[in-house]
Amino acid sequence: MSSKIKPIKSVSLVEQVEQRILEFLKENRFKSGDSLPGEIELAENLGVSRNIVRESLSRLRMLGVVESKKRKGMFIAEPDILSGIERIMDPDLLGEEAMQHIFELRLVLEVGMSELLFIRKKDSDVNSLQEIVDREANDPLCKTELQTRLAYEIEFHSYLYKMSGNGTLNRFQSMLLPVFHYMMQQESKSAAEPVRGTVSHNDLVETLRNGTAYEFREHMRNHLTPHFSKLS
Amino acid sequence: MSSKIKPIKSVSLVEQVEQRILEFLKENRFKSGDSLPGEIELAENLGVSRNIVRESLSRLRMLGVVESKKRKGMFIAEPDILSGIERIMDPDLLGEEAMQHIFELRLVLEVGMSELLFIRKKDSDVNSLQEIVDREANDPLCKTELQTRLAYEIEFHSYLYKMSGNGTLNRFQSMLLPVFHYMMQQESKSAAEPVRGTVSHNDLVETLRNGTAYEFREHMRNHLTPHFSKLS
DNA sequence: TATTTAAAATATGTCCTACATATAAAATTA
DNA sequence: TAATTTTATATGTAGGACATATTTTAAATA
Repeated sequence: MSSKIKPIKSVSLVEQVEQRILEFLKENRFKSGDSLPGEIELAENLGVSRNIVRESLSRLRMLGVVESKKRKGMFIAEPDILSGIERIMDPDLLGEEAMQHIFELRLVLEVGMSELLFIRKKDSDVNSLQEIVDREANDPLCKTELQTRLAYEIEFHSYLYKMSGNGTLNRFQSMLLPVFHYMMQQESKSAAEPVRGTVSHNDLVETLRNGTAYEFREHMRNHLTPHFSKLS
Repeated sequence: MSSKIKPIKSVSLVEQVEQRILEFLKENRFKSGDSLPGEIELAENLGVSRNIVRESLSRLRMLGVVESKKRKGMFIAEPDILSGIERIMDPDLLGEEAMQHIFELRLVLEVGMSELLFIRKKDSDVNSLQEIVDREANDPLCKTELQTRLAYEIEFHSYLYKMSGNGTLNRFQSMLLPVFHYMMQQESKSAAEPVRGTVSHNDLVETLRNGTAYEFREHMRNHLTPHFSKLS
């Protein structure tokens, strides 16, 4: 009858303390480098044991919000947005739905990235890309070995992220690699033949060299067609 | 002379244990719902105190990798990719560089998202968007109040993420909101006049209704021109 | 016997105390 | 004064104790 009775919020003390500390930091405009109250002081003021405070701080340390040195105490650091994600980005840990979301995210990023690439590309970058493509073209294993093709595929696209000049974006993509790898192997298993887009890596480099951001965007979209066509 | 002497890796026990447990879970192919060894057993097998194990598990709990119930013990859950990010996505905590990266990320996402939108858009979605646009057009405050304009801007773009049909993407954007808000206020402070793109929200809705993914992508790129033009 | 009620067992949650360790700061010595 | 040693202090680690919730088991009641 009352199947959706209110679940009393029994958040653990650790979680509460974690939130309180974060609030405390935000409200008081703590800046990178500022030093925090010690663990015992925090524990006393919060009315909990030092253990609880330590677990909370351990979480914040993991996120890069705080750092701590032996005698000096703790101080604020600039948190790393990706440090949390980094630990769990693994096909063995993530669920199917999350994997699908991430794979789609990759497609979105690579199509949308074009503008950044044209703002920040350097000639040396384009040459490096060309070198990758040439190496791929001359590698006899590419014809037979799926793993080899995958490796070149990943190397090429990874370099694009690096070229974006957005460090967060670049690191993010490197974390996604295991997921890409997994998903693309799944794809090549299910699909009988590896459908290839009409735009090759070589075409993309050429566009990057002499084309426009607009053209590159559409070429990339085309290059990724095999993946997009599997969405629903 | 030897200014870059190798810093001996003195990772804390907690961090080591955290890694070991994660490895353990991956290698043994733990699936969602499987139960974990108890804290004391883990502590004994790892040769550390229960405190250390608890701090490590607390981190994993935060990431959603494990859940725990009072007498039942701990079991595997599907980790939430975003739970780590969620806590620190705040202009008061993040550094300038991270904020810039995130802002760029938003631009990349919205341009690249077009394909997903056209695969998953429903008529009701387009109508909802239209409703937002109409409300914006008829709101007299829009002319004078920056905050009001910002609110509509955010409401409109947020709805696009929801339409993408990618829950992770959608949640991600909702976390980015505070950062957007901050960055756009910064923009409107610095720039004397708020440069507007030639493509309006209304145009975007029209394209979504009768256009193609390709057109929408370019219109969105155009709509975001004021932001892109500030990049370097 | 079947059903309800009460007790016991157990794994996590919280608290406490003690000690180890590293290091900044103070005191000592050359 | 400068180099050295000592001391003080905040985090890091350990281990024990009890609280709490919930499953399982046993007991009691109809």
